[in-house]
Amino acid sequence: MTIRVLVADDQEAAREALRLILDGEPDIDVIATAADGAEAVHRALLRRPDVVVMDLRMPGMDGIAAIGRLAAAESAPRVLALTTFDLDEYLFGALRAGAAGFLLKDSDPDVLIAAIRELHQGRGLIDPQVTGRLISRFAALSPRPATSELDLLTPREHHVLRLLARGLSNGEIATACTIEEGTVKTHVNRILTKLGLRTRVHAAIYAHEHGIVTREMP
Amino acid sequence: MTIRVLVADDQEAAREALRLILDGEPDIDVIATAADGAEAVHRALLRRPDVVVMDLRMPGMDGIAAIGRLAAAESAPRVLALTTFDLDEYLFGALRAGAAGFLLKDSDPDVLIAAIRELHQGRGLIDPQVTGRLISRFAALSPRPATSELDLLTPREHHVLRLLARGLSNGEIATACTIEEGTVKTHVNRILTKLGLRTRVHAAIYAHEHGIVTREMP
DNA sequence: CCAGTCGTCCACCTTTCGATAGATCTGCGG
DNA sequence: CCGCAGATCTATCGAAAGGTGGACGACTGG
Repeated sequence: MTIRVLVADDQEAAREALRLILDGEPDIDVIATAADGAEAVHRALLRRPDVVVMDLRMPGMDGIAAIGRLAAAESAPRVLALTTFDLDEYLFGALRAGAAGFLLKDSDPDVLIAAIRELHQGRGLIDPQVTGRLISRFAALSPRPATSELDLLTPREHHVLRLLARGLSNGEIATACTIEEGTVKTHVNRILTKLGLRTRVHAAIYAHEHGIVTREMP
Repeated sequence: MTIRVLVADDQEAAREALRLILDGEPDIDVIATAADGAEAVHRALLRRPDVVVMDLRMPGMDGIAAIGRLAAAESAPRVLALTTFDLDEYLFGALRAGAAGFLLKDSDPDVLIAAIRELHQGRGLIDPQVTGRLISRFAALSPRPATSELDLLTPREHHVLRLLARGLSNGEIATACTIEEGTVKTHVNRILTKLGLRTRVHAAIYAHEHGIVTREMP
């Protein structure tokens, strides 16, 4: 079973080079090409390739926007983002948009071919040259390991903080806990004191940055 | 210049196997081993290896906790997390704690060796088998593509929201903008109306979740 | 030109918040 | 048993925050 590939790159030469490399493989079939993002989306929806090799820097609708469109589609193809320029914005933007793989253009043809096979297997792939930055960014985005002054809070205070961080007023928290509003105020006060904060807004921000809040997925 | 490596694994056999594999390389030198997290941290601080190969599942202080300690240290070594069990918790936990690389134990010795060299070069490395999940999680964690009701806000309102989301009071915002507090209240009100929110706490949360806030690094 | 819209600004009044003081209640060691 | 510490609860009062109405200039299309 051959892997159906669509190649999107604004440069004629690059498209042909990619086609040559990929069509040399028995299990890979380049079924279409595109010269900009809009064309890539259009043809991908029409031809339903398994994998889209997408240059990120293209005129008109750029690669990242195109990836976003494709990712939103039904039976979305696996997208391999390809770029000459190693910019954070490209890397993170492409992954955020829904790319399954990211490669720099100076990679060997073998690597590119292997990457397409990986993607087709359902796996992801990141260029080793940029893996470090992805890891760093990931760590920075992730909630902290709960090693903080949060342990100073009593269970009640912790609960109140959670509700506060969802935007509930003191009165609403009181109702939710079946206690008086005055009591809630005390709890909020102790929370602020213990955490060294000034207002409930700070507390809400603190809670979110420490990953206390269970973000609901609608 | 040889790469100084510390191997941490609770199983004697695994430690010896790793030592054998790694000491076979001319540019790699296993300078110490450890049988649990605490020992790994202690010896790493003492011997200052370039790379720590850390099993994640260990008695006592586990690997992830140990990685956290090491990452907090000065001249922290690069940590390669190793695990038999491919659990999300291990992968994300290790990276969050500060690991520079993540490999499953069924990897070839060659891959392990190559990984250590990659880490020593300052790059990161993720086992291809789990790269896909890292990408998905990353995409889920990343702020949305800024396609929101935020565009409804005037420049002034946008600025006020930024300050509000840092925890400034109306009075402080007024001072910062050299306008009256009453004016700030109007802006806040319009922000709440436009974004469909109820209180400034909601606005602060909203701003953070949409990545408006430039988090300062002190 | 002028009516309408939009952004910015300010003041008044009500509700909510935040700081403070103190009342119960519970668990723990002497 | 007693005292003490900490958690939980309540009440009061000055300070913010939030809702509302309206003024003023700038820009826009008849």
